[in-house]
Amino acid sequence: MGIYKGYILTRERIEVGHSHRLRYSGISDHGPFEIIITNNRPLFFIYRDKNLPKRIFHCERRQVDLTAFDGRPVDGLYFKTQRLLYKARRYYEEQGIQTFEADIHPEERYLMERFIHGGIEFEGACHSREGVLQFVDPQIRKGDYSPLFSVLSLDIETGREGKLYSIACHYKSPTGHINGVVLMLDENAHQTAGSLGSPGPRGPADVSGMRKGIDDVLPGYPFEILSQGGHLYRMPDEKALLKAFLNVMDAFDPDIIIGWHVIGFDLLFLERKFRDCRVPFSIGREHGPPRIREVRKGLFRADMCGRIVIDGPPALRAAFYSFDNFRLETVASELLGVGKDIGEEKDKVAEIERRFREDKKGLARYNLLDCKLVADIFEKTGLIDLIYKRATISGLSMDRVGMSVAAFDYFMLPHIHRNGFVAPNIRDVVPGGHAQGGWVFTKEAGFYEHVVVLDFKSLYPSIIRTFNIDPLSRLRGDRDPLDTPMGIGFSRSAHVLPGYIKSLMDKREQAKKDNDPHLSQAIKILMNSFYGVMGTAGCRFYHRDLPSAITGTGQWVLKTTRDYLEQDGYEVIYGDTDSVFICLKETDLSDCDGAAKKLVSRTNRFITRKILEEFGLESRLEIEYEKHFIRFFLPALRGGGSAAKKRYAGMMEKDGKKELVLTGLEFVRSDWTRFARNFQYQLFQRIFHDQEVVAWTKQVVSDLKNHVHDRDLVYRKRLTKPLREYTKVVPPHVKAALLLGEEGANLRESRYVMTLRGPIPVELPHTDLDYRHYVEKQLKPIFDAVMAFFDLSFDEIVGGRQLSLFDF
DNA sequence: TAGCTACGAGTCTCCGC
DNA sequence: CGGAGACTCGTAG
Repeated sequence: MGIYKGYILTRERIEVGHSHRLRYSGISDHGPFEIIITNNRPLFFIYRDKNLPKRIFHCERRQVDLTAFDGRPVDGLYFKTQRLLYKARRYYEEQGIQTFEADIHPEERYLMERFIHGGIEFEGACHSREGVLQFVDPQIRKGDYSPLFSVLSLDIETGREGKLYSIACHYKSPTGHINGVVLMLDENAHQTAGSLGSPGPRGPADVSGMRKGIDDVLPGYPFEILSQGGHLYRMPDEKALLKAFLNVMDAFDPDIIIGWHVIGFDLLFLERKFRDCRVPFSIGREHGPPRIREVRKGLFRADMCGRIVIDGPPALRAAFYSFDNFRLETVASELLGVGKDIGEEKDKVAEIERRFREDKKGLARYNLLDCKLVADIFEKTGLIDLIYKRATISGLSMDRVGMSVAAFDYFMLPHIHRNGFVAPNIRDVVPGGHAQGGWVFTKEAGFYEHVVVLDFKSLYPSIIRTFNIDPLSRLRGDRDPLDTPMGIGFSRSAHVLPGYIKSLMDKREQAKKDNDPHLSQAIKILMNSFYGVMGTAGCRFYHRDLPSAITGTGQWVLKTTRDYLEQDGYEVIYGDTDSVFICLKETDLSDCDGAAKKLVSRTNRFITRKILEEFGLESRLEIEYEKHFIRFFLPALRGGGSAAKKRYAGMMEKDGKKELVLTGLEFVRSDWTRFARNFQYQLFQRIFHDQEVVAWTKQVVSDLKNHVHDRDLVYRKRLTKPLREYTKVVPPHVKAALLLGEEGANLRESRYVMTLRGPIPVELPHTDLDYRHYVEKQLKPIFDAVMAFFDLSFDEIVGGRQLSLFDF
């Protein structure tokens, strides 16, 4: 007995026959736990004035003090099981009877209504089963608990005809103890320790609640020690291998499983292999199987009791990491500066086959190294901490942190209930028309000096706070009404999101002070998702006025700011959504930073006064001094005429060093060749440093023709759909991919060069590179975009096609 | 088990000449 | 052959 503190890893509902249970599984200060809730009943709502047909699915219809968004009162319908709820929902749908919140999962609702974000305190009778503490209907409330996770990095090697060669596990205990295990198929191995039994009971937790390090995961079974560390166990057949794997899982008992395409490949393969070998795939904490499915094309999820599975590539993407590609070797070499044992240059499949035949220890080393690379990548990037912080901030479980709509529900539903409303089902949301977005403006294209950039800090969240924009405030727009600049009405007093954003902003400030970048990032991601979520019909709280009020106010703020600065005598040459680019005045140049800072405080004072005077509201907007470009360039549109938007170049000084910033231009575009991107970077470097350009450009053209840049002439472009679906037009990257036949069919990206025969995939011979193409299509446009402002044209300086100064 | 809009550029295809 | 418009992709915020 006593009070336990813990963290919920997984949430499930268990339905057997007529029984409905919720199960929360996680880790506590006394080891792994499992909480079963038996007194929960799934529910949804219907209009009170609705008479139900005589078919009855629910066990109770109860009057509640809530209304739908239209103000009509509703009743709660309670069900014995979720299965009956689904039946009722489907039946009522056929009958045209509207339901509310029928798509909220009870295991989520139970937690969100208690404001539980993973961390809990609980007390009640418990008994221990196989090392897991079990509680039935304990007292449970939100709590603070900082879990330490045990992490297992998993990787398998497979051979021809779907054979499982080996399984490698790199395990890190909560205290940092590391184990490595490789289970290898070896038909010559003797199973000297006798057949492995079913997984035994877990060892008892030690006094501190930390599970012990494991030195020998298969007791009594012979192993070899690998040179890099780790144990190699040889198994005589696949079935023995799989059983051994269950023993390993049981011994390590990881909280989190990580890997590289670990769900879509490794777990899926294992699932099939376990089935074929007639061994239960019982890797969950309760010895049940995982549920694996493809939620979107190429995006997989694996759910099991008590363990979270996190796949490396999507987790990195979600944390805004970007790489050339997401192959393990690429990411590892970029982040860790190391490569794989079997490099890219070798035929990977053949080498694995060879090692399996001739060098099983070598294969084991390779297998375990991949696990370690993945573990090191997670370690280095702090991915697990970031995901954990995102989970605790949003309330979602760690494998759902990217789901913005779900995160919004998690906050909003309990609050909207406490304010008297029930929400619609997502499928009942009616899409609105097209909404406007941010405002972008430019002035003259060309070169400038001493341009300072000011931008509004978290503009949209600040607008939500200032003008009380949220679903509740819209519904209660008649209570202490206010109007946004665009005339959309909200309430001064009835709102919940602004307060939430304030608390998030305060937490973020504290996180920055505490040197907790992951928490800070987690909060930023969540805050920035609110606008997008309220603007999609995929969210039950969607209403077209919500995003419109936010972006409309954003446009008003930016225009008002620009007008103020211009009245102050400044030239504002560019702006995008939340930023203004200002040319400093002659008199500012003796102290640019000082002038910018004064500008910032004047502008902030002005905006604050304006919002108070016009709307009677306290402004939460804050403009900041972002940077100072010593020299700056706005390109013209390619077609000529005015300046382009979302494209600029500038030179700024940072810690005494000059730094080139290129935004939106070819340099940052992955679909331009490296050759062109290098050229553009150096061109701006030269321009901003007043260096020679013409002779250098001629040299580049000459070098190009002399094969100096041959390796940098590859185009890369994504294939966003299957090749045969490019029916309307066939762009070059598709043409190239089509030349690969079967091989090209599964490509997600096309890499090709331009030859005299047209686009050719890099995989095929391409000695006839079309240099004229690269000059005309990659060099010339980049050169002209800048040099036109010096009255130079590319054709003049290199002679052009007709004069053929350079003979192609 | 769906965050958003704004924007530019290149290439292809069609259409009229 | 040239222009218009559709299509496709990648990017800024």
